[in-house]
Amino acid sequence: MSTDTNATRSPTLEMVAAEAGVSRATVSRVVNGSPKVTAEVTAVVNDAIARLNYVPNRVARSLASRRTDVIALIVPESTSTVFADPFFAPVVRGVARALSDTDYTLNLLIASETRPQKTRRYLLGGNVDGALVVSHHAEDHSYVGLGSKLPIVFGGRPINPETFDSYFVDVDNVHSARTATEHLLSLGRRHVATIAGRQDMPAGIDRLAGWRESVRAAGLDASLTEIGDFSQSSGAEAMERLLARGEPIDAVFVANDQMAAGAIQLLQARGFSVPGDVAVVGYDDDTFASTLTPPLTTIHQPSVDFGATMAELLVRLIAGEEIPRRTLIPTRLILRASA
Amino acid sequence: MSTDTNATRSPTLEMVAAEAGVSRATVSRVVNGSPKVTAEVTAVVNDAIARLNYVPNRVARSLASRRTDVIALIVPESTSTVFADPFFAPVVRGVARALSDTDYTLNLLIASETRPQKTRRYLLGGNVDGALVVSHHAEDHSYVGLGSKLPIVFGGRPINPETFDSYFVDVDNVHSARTATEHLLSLGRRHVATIAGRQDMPAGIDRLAGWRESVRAAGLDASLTEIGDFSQSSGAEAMERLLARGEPIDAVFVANDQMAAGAIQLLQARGFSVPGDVAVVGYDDDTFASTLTPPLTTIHQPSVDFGATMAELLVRLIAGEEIPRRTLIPTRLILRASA
DNA sequence: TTGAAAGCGCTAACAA
DNA sequence: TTGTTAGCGCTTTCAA
Repeated sequence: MSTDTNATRSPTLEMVAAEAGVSRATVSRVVNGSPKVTAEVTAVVNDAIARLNYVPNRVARSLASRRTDVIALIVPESTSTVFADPFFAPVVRGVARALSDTDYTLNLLIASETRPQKTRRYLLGGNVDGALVVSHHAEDHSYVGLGSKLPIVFGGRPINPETFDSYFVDVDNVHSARTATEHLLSLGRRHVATIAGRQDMPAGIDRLAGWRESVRAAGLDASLTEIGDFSQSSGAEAMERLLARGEPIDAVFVANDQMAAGAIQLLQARGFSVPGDVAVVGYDDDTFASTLTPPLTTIHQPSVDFGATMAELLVRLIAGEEIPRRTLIPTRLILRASA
Repeated sequence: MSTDTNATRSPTLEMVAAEAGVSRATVSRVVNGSPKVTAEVTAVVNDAIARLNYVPNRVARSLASRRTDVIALIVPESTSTVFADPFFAPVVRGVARALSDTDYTLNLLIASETRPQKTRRYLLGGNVDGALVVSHHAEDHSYVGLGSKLPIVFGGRPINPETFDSYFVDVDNVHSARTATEHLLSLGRRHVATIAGRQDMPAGIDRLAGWRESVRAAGLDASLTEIGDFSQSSGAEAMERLLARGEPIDAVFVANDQMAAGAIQLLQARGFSVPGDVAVVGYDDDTFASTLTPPLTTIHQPSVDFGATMAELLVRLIAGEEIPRRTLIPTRLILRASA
């Protein structure tokens, strides 16, 4: 019927057994590299396998063994649209790299947001041994809760409290923001403002919190804050509002590079020199960061490591090991000319 | 053992049958939407399913039905590194979109090039109903031949003759190059050169062929050709060699935008105006094409359609329909200022 | 319309 | 070390 188009039915383990003159169990052992099979028998079986061009049926194997050797990496469709997202590709690369040393096969699932049940059923239907969920979104309602049915490691801190008992890997946004702010302070700046990101996303919240901690710890004014939406234009607008306050400002920590670019443009348009009058530190180390004028000092996130860490943790989780609920990936400050 | 960490065993179809007081066959029919089940029975079963929170085990279903409802999209690891590749993301999006209307689940497989057997066995092991293979590479040795065992649609013309009896979707490079060249001709240019791409890749070969056809058809000199490697610097170098020939040149068709950017830079550095002295048409419509000076006239490839077409064809192939071995996706010329 | 029963191809006790 | 024998959870004839 549906597969008319295609070739002859694949040889089964049973056929190999017949060809080799042994039992199916023995063939299974050879295929799975069991140590307790004579060298001769192994050779005979391997011969038969080669002759028949046998490839084990993984579906049958899964059903019997209750393992699949497959790990799913789930990307919400909206994220995949933002595929060009500079954060995403390296994460996938990290996952793929970490998994290539194991027997797991990687499955990148583009989760249709219009038909979430499809993905849910796929995950719960025994197709995978575990899942990795990455997203920038604040919450992923669809996957929250699945953690109790399937080993799952989330990438990015879920804002949703329900998810707090799940495993996640995240960049240490608070600490990174402190690093950035403290760098500004170490430059002797005493009027350090911040342009924060959306306050419904962990990245927005945490980076603001980090800035606040540092500024307060230095005994300075922690009211110089404006909120943007991570877009370049919102960065310019926030900078404008900051300036409009009429208070002195000699440094700004901006929650992402896009907004930092906007802020710098506005500062320069208003006649301020960067970093002369106002020093600026961004966040993300986007590809364009080094080409800005002046080149942007910013926080770099090791995205490949991020992906690799997620994968390693999941493998351990599947193996039944204890892993920390929360793993923070360190970042580093990239010093360029803007601060 | 390995899944100690995780929750209770999922309910089986058998448990649903018991709960609903019917046979397993009936439950199976309800789950699969068979028309010949009474409305009452259907209701009772659905109730039981809801109560038990039952999700069918797809592995078991696959084993019994010999279908998986999964389609794999295979990306060689090297391509995934080039994830940022502007061609790739939209193709994936197109595939995902086309599949979201169907019952198929998409599986993006990052194929480890160091362990090709892993992917091969996965595909042949009954995990998927069909596969899509995309790559820029000239040949994909690993998948050639699999087409006889599994429905496969390739993206991009395989250069390898073995693959000629497989199904593939490609951009009509020859025709696109003709369109570009004829545009130059229609502008009244009579000394139309070309900077071709690598001649070990279909895109390089076919775009050169298209240019040649058009130039010859117009009865003009088809010797004004230099080869680059698709990089910007190679474009500049090729342009320089073209100029060094000392023959008149008033237009150039360049096999991709990167090289076109290089060629334009060189032309301007040598005092030629573009398009005044030399008109230039590129290929790819890269994001930067519109920001060049002058904005680049180029060929746009509809990558989303490309992916969607691949997916639709595969679905039909799996369904046993006849599909063309070769499907060409049309492109369009984007007129900007360089020609 | 519903049920009984026989597998799908493999793994994993348990015996031998 | 090897073979025997139950299943894994579901679909699918075939009968009823």
